[in-house]
Amino acid sequence: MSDPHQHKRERRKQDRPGELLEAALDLFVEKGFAATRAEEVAVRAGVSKGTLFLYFPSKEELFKAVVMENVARPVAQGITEAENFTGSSGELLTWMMLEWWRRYGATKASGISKLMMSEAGNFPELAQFFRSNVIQPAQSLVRMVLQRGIDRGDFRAIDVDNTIYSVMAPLIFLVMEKHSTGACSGPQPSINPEQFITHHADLLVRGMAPGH
Amino acid sequence: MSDPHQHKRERRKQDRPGELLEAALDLFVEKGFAATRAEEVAVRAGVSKGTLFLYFPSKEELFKAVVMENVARPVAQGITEAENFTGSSGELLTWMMLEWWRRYGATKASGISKLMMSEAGNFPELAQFFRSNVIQPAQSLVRMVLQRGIDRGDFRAIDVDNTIYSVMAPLIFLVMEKHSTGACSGPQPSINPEQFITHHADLLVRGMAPGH
Amino acid sequence: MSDPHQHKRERRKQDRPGELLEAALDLFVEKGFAATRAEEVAVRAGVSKGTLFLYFPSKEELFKAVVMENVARPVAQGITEAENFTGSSGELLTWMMLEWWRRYGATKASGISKLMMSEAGNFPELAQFFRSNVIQPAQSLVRMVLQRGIDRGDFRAIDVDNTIYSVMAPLIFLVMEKHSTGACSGPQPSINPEQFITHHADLLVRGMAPGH
Amino acid sequence: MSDPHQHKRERRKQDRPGELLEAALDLFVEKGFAATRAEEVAVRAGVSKGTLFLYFPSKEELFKAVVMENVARPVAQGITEAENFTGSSGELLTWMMLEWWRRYGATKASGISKLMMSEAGNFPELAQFFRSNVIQPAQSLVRMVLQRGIDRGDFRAIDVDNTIYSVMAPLIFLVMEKHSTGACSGPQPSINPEQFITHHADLLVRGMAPGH
DNA sequence: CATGAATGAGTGTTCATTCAT
DNA sequence: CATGAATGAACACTCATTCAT
Repeated sequence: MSDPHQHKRERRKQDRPGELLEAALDLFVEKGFAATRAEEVAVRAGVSKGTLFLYFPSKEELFKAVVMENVARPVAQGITEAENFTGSSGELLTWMMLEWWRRYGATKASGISKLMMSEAGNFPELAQFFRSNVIQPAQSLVRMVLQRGIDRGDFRAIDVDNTIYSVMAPLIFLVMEKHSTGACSGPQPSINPEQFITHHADLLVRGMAPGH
Repeated sequence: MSDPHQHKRERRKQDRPGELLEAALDLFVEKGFAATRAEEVAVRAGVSKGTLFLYFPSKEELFKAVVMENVARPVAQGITEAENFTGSSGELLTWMMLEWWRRYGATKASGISKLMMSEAGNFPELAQFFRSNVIQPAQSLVRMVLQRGIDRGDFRAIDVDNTIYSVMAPLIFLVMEKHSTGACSGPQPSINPEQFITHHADLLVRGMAPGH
Repeated sequence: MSDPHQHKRERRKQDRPGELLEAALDLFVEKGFAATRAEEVAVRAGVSKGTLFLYFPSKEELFKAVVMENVARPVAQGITEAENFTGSSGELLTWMMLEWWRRYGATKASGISKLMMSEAGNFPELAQFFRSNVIQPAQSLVRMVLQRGIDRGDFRAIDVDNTIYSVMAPLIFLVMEKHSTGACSGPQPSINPEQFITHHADLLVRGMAPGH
Repeated sequence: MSDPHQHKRERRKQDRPGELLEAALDLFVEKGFAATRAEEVAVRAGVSKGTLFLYFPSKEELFKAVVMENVARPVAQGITEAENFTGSSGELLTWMMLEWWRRYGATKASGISKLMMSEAGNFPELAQFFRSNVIQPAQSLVRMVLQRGIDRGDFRAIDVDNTIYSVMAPLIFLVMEKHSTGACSGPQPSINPEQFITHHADLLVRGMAPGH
């Protein structure tokens, strides 16, 4: 790190875990845990099968590392942006849901969430970690926005705890859809995610409107 | 049927499919489709591996039978009941969502839905089967209820297609919650599903209310 | 047997072994020993799987019985006919080869010979039996015809022992062809057996012609 | 090759395919294609089951490789040698038939041909492969020789297509004899293959002689 | 005698993991 | 450190054989 004269080879060595994690992320998201072969990960990372097991003692540990590495990242950003928002709470809610989809749901990274839900049963520690570091912060963010709406008089005094799920459920649903049945391109009319989010947010905002 | 003196062999034969289906449901829900071994199903049903294949020609067909028995059946039932409902469409919608949860979502069988979302990518034929026999009928049912609301003047002329997902997403969400992260019993305050459904239905019905 | 009043049921019982052997012959010829399933034989014979094992203690014993039953039959006939033949020995040879093909080679029964050659390694006793009861009598017949030709001056004093094989080999070849690769209907130009036999016999007769 | 210090691992790796092919040839010939278990081949070659599939993607491909190595190769060789032959066509035919027997028919490898005739019906793809890579080239070779004889005036203008079978049938017959009924060593007077071939070739050449 | 439900050993193939080089 | 050859447990499915009825 502090020596600028280190060999290129050595620099590569330090990057190995990162390259492996990246390759593993791609493949786990694309094919699931069981269907991803260890050798495939190694090949995509440009190393041999043996090397993979040099850095990660087993496929399970590799999976855990992938989730740990990718799961915490995109949480905090949304919070500060929401705090600086200066419009109606309905607009904020709609904007937030759409942005979440654009920045996260629509990207490869959302595959991690799908992965977590799919494999939670087999990796309870991960599930716990995911809950603490992703789900609960996200819930806090939504709670903040709903409370802002109530405080500003944009919303009725709705049941905040349950409404949080009314906000999050469709987003989770879209992610699952995108990464599971939605993947099977068939002739069925697929959802248009942004349109659906807009529609759902509108329904919620109307449903939370004060004055009834 | 009317002969109490039927042979023990025959009595068992008639029971086999049911016993196998039950064992298969348990194991598929517990471990997923791919990770459930055919022999394990047989053993849990108290028979040998060969016997399983005497009644179901393949693991995939066994799974389909489990789906038909446990998932498609409740949907079909819901349809006839919805057709005979005589109240406001808001009441119907709420009742339907709650009933779906009580009869299906809250039961072991809902694990099949979770499983399908997790493994759909790796078993396209099963995914297609599930889509045809479960998802599409369910969507039709919801569409019917929403259209009824519009026709009766209970609802605005809302965008039916997207609203279908606003109705289904929270139910899917509850199922995922129950079978993945929610399965890790921690000290976290869990959702109360019936309360949430009631709340969400109320939000939707208000959001769809005519006259605005 | 001596009681004409026996029940139809009982008469059937006595026929069972024969019916099973017939069904087994068909299937063994059609699909080979390994690929023929015991149940299929039973079904074709109109009985249950269990019944088959009541009459034959194993699939191997069934096979042996099939061969024993069918193998000895069509040998003796040719001999008497050859003895009464009143033409040139070349005509006799050609006629005999063609008749053998028409009466035996072209029929289902020739499948037995193919079967024997294919499975001889697994059933040495059968192979020995086949050799004694089929091959050697047939060789004697051919020897007789060749000797007649030499005695009458129709043929040179050829090496009879080896010429026997020159006569039989193409017939065996046709049987193998018919029951193995020939079975795979492809676009390849197949042999016309009678034409080939006529041609081969002509070559042999010319090759054995005296006076060179 | 030129480096005597290559690793033991690598040296073994290069030898693996050959060792496996040899083991496979032995077992296929001894027990047939279907009855030979993949693991048995591996064990006889001194490796584990998994290793076999490292070198050959399936049992069928292993078999095809055995065919190419042991059966197709001699045929190809014969073609070039026949092209360079400078004697009468009768001598060429006799020489070719004898050489075929010495180099192939008399060896273990000829068991492959016997095996193919026995199992062709159950493995159509293998049969097709054998037909394309062995039978048709062999027929072409014989056709070439016969045509050469006609062109040079060594033979009459015989029916080439049928004569091909007159040439090949006794060779096939010898192979079947060697690997089936002939395998059961009994006191019976066996054929002397080379003597028979010489005799048969002589008969054919005489039968094809021009001028009658 | 006859049935057919039940059995379980057997087989080709995959893949996470190890370890000699 | 890195490699990749080798391993062997695992798994869905088949079918000859048994035996309770």
